[in-house]
Amino acid sequence: MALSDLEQAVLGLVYQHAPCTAYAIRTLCAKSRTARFSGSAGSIYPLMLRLEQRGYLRSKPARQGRRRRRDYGLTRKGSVALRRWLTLPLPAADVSLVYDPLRTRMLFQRALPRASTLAFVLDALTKLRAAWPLLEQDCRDHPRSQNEFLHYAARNALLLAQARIAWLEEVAAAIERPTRRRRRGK
Amino acid sequence: MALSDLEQAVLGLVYQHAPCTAYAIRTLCAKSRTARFSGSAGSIYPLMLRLEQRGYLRSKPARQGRRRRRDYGLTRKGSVALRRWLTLPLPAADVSLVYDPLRTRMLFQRALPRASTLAFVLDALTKLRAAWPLLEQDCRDHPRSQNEFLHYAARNALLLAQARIAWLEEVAAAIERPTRRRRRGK
DNA sequence: CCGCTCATGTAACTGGTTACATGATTTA
DNA sequence: TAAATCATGTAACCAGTTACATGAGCGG
Repeated sequence: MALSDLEQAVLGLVYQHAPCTAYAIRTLCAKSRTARFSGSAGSIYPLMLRLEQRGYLRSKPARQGRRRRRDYGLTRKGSVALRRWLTLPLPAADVSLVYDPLRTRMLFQRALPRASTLAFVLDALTKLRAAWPLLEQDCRDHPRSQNEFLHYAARNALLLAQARIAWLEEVAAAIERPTRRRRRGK
Repeated sequence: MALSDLEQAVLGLVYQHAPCTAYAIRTLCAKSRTARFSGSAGSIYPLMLRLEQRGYLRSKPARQGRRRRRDYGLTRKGSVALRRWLTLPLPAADVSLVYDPLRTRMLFQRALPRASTLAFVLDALTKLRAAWPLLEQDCRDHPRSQNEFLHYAARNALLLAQARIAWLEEVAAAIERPTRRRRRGK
C-alpha cells in the first residue's frame, strides 16, 4: 500500500497549504515550473478522494464568499506518512542520476550532420539562458528567511541549469572547433 | 502518430547497434545507468513488433550458433523518423528544467526536525559521491575519439552530479550552521 | 452580459510496469 | 548437472494524461 509519487507530493502540498481545495493543489502543480505533474483534474480529484477514504486526508465543505468548496487537511495518519516518506532514504540509483532529455538526444547525434547537431545545441543553449532569469527570480521569491527549504529547492534548479549550460557550451565549443581529421589549409 | 519516448530511444539504439536482437536493446536499457526505462520484456517486445508493423524496423530470423534469434535493423522510414526526432527542437519547458527527486523532497523538509533533514542531505551526499567514480569511468569508457556524442552524454551526467553535490554541500552547511534564532551561549 | 477564474468531477486512453511462462545454450 | 545467460513472448495492472462536462461567481 505504498503511496505513489504524486500522492506523496499531494500530501506535502496539503501540509504546506492546508486548509485548501483540490483545485488549489491542482493549480500549484500546474503553475510550478519545478513540478513534473500536470495537475490535471483527472489525476488530482480521484487521488484526493482516495487519500481521504484511506484516512490520509480529511475534508469539510466550506464556502469562499457564496462559492461552495471543499477544504482539505492532513490527518494524523497523513502527516505520519508524509514524514515517513521524507525520512525514508532514496535508493542509490534514484539519487545518483537525474534524467535529462538533452542527454538522451545527444546520445544519437551521430545520425545527424555536424551542422544539425550544432543547431540543436545552440537552440537548447538559447532556451536555457532564457529560463535562467526566471530561476533566479524563484530564488529571490523564496528567501531563506521565509521557508529555507523552498529556497534550497530553487537553488537546486538554478545550479542544475548552470551545469547544463556549462555542458552545452563545452559541447558547442568542441563541435565548432575543427576536427582532427580536417586537413590543414582546407 | 508521434512516437513515444521509448520508441524514439529504441530507434536510436537500433541505429547504433544494428543488426541486433530485441533482447540486446532490452539489456542496453536495463544496464545503462543513464537510461530511464526498465527495458522490461513487456515493453520492448510488443514495441518492436509494432515498430516493424508500422515500417520503422525490419527484421529477419537468424541464429547465433544454434540459437534462434531475430535481428532488427532500421528501415529508410525508421532512420528518417530518427533524424526528424533528433532535429525537432524540444519545447522550452522540457529544456529548461530537469526533474530531481532530491529537490522534490527538499520542498517539504519543513515537516521534519532539522536533524532529520541533515541526515537526509548527508545520506544523499554519500550516495552521490559513491556514484561519482562510476560516472567518471563512463567518460573514460567513451573517449571522444570513438563516438564523441557518447562522451558528451557521459560528461552531462558527470557535470549534473557535480552540480548536485555542490548544492547538497551548500544546503548541509546552511543547516549545520547555527540559525539566527539560536541564542548566544546555548 | 461576456469571458475569465474558481471549483468539481468522469471516461477513455496511453505508455509504461511487474510478474508469469517457456525453452535453448553456455558456463561453473 | 545446476545455475546463469540468451531469447521471446503474454497478461494483468497502474499511474497519470487528455478531453469532456458542468456550473457558480466575479470583473470589465
